[in-house]
Amino acid sequence: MSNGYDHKAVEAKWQDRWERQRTAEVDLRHFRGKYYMLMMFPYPSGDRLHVGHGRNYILGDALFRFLRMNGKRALNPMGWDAFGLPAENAAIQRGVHPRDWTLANIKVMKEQFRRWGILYDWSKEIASCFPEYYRWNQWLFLRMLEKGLAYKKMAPVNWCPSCRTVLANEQVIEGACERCGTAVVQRDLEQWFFRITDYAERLLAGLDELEGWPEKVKVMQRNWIGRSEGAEIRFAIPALKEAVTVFTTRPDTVHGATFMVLAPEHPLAARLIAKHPQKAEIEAWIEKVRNTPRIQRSAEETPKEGRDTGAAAVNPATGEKIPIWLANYVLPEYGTGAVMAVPAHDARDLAFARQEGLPVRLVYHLEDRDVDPAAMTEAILHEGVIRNAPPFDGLRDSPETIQRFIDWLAEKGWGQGKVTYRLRDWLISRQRYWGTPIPVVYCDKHGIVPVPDDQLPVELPYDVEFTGREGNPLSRSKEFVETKCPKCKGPARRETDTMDTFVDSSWYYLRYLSPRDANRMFDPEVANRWMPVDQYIGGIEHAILHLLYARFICRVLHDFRLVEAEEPFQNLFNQGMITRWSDKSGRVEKMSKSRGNTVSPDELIEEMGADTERVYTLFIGPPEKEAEWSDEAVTGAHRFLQRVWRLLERLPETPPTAPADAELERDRHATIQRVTHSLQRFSFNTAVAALMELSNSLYRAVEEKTASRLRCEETYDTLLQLLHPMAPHITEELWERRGYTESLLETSWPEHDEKKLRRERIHLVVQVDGKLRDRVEVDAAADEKQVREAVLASPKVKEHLAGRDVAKAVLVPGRLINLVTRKSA
RNA sequence: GCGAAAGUGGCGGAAUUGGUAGACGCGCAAGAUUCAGGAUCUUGUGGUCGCAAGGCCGUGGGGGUUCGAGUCCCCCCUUUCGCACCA
Repeated sequence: MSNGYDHKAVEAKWQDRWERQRTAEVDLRHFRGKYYMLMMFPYPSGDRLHVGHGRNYILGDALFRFLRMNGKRALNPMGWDAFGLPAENAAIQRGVHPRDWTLANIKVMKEQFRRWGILYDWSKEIASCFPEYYRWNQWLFLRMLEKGLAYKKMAPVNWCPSCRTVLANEQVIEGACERCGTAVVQRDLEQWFFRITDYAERLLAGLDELEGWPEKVKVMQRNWIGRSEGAEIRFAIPALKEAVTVFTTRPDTVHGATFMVLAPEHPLAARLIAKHPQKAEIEAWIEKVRNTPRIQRSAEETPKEGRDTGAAAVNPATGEKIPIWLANYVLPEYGTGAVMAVPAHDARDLAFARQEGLPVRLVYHLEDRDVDPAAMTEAILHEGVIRNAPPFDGLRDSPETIQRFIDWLAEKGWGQGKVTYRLRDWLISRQRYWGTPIPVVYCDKHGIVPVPDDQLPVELPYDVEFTGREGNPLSRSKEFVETKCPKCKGPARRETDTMDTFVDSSWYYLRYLSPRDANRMFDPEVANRWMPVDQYIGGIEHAILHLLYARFICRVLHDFRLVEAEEPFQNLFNQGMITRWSDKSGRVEKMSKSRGNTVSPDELIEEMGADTERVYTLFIGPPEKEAEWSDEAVTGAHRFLQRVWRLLERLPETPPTAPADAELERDRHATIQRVTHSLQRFSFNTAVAALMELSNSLYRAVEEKTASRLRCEETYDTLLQLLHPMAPHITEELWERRGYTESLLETSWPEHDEKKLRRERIHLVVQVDGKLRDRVEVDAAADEKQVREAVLASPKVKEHLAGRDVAKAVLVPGRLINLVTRKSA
């Protein structure tokens, strides 16, 4: 039986109205004061909306509407992270141009947002694939090139044979390509980099100021930056009349260095093995190690492999000659690519020493027993006392001891303190078509020549062939490649590498603020008024990559004096994934098309409506946690909305006067307080629960005629207002039917009255020795004496006090009284 | 191995500051309505003993602090996530 709630008609009506109400572009320069910017930058891959069921968009819209009703000037812009691999792969697989494919997906997604009733400010819409946007990527690149923050170098890179492109370390997951899952191999290529390592220290220090970020994300970024303090120590190689420098965090164990290990790629490796009898075998081995994908090489299961160079270095601390080895477990790009091996005090070095029969020498000795270096199976890491290493004998393992060694090494001229980071420079080159062209040309006479600003943008040609053959389609476009040198006008070739799409997303928050500005990247005046972004909502998958790059670029722009903010995002919220049972895999996993466990938003909206989907998505659980989608539980949200709808029809049944008005009024104020507080802390699930309770109370009051018409109507109106951020369509419709002409969004958020929350008589919980025994009704204002009288009069309490005296009574006003007893004398 | 978060009914989950554990919803049960199904409405629903009144037990396990602990402290177990040859 229909109860009159036709969600399809209601939603269509309001979605049309909101679309028509879309005003002309709002000029942000005219606003003064403090504003709120909420943000997302979805990737229009065509699959994205199913993932997590648009949870972040629904959350963002609820927050936006809540802020608006609270009189906050809030901006909810939407743009498209439009470049990227899926579009190009689609072109190859389906013969659609990446641009057409992307624009079609954007259209689909916009339609989806409309059907969810999400209010984006489309006048701020941007898409990174348009020259109006990406020319500023190019402009930024040129400024960074001028400052030495962009540079080109030969580098071993992660190469995905299937996508035929280079991948950043971050895009390699367990040795496989992030996008397609193909095993990644190593190659040496000339690549463009951004010098993010120059900002390592500031990016690390800046994390401490980000109070509005989840601790988890900050920890992940700290680990990624990987700061470690130690020292560089030089070891002489008499045979080569050279020295090799190592980095160590434990300079205090230098006396225990019994051999040295270099990465096979180390620049000195070739000279060290020049006269080795098995030179050819070692060279072949080096080549093998070099070609092992980095991820596989640094996996723990990979066995340690090494070769003795036959050469020796001198341990400066002991004067002893120690052998120099090459081994796969030493990575060329960390530290100096060379380590002093101290097997007695490092687990990896000990394992390698045992494997290869290399000597072990103790620096730190245990006090309670003697350790035989030849037989020890576990390295002594953080205990013991130094012996046989004058002048340090008797010192214990401590930061102070390490500092004394560093001072000593510096004094002797053998080394100095040094801070090293795990963070590498950001490899931005992609050998793909669908991205921002890197704005440089190659001239035989002048080498690398930047494209002058007045020739920007370097536009991506539309007519290229997508064959799937090796190499970048751009490099086969003569029209694009062949150009003139800006300096000598002679023939030159354009760079055909394009930029990583993370460049696009590292500054888009600034472009939102002046999206049509044709003369500059963004308007600094507006940017300084709106930045930093007040609330960023996104998935945890961006914890490192996107969020680190965006912080880096924001700082670069700050250093260019273009924006005051150093940190782009003041508050960050990571919504949890929505999971669902998958028949395909036979377990619960992340919702996605490929896993075949999605709920189609279209079908759900068709059947129950967008408001139901919104309310359920918010009610399913705490938004920061993962949640499992339940098809049955959705009906709970639907039933709730139907009840709210029916309530309007039943309001006329209420009497002009009734006895329990005060009780309903109290509920109304309590709900205002609860919902407001819940929304302020992103606890949408409890906000919905509070509204369900209020609707239940009101339903009961109407049913039993215990509240007056006026009181019920007022409560109902409040219910609609509080529910609006979660279920915008149905609430607007009912609000209009209540006879109001102004939109709910324009009403101001209800405020609760502290006085209305108070009760005259309260139910006080009575405990005897901490156990709940009874509830008594007392005056809210009753003092301890009055409460005690009332409590002692209770038969149940009397029973439990039989044979005992009250030794002490603890009164928590308005809540409970606890009678502590002892045996009667 | 290191780091972080979390363990509450059949299920998803509530419980600002230590103060009535299980709000709200799903599911389930009984009843009402209905030709029937669905929908809707009412009541009940942590375990256990009891005809009942009521008692006892109960927030992963063990200990502690407190008048009072899901919440605070110590130890242990489990799960999830992140990092992992980084010298």
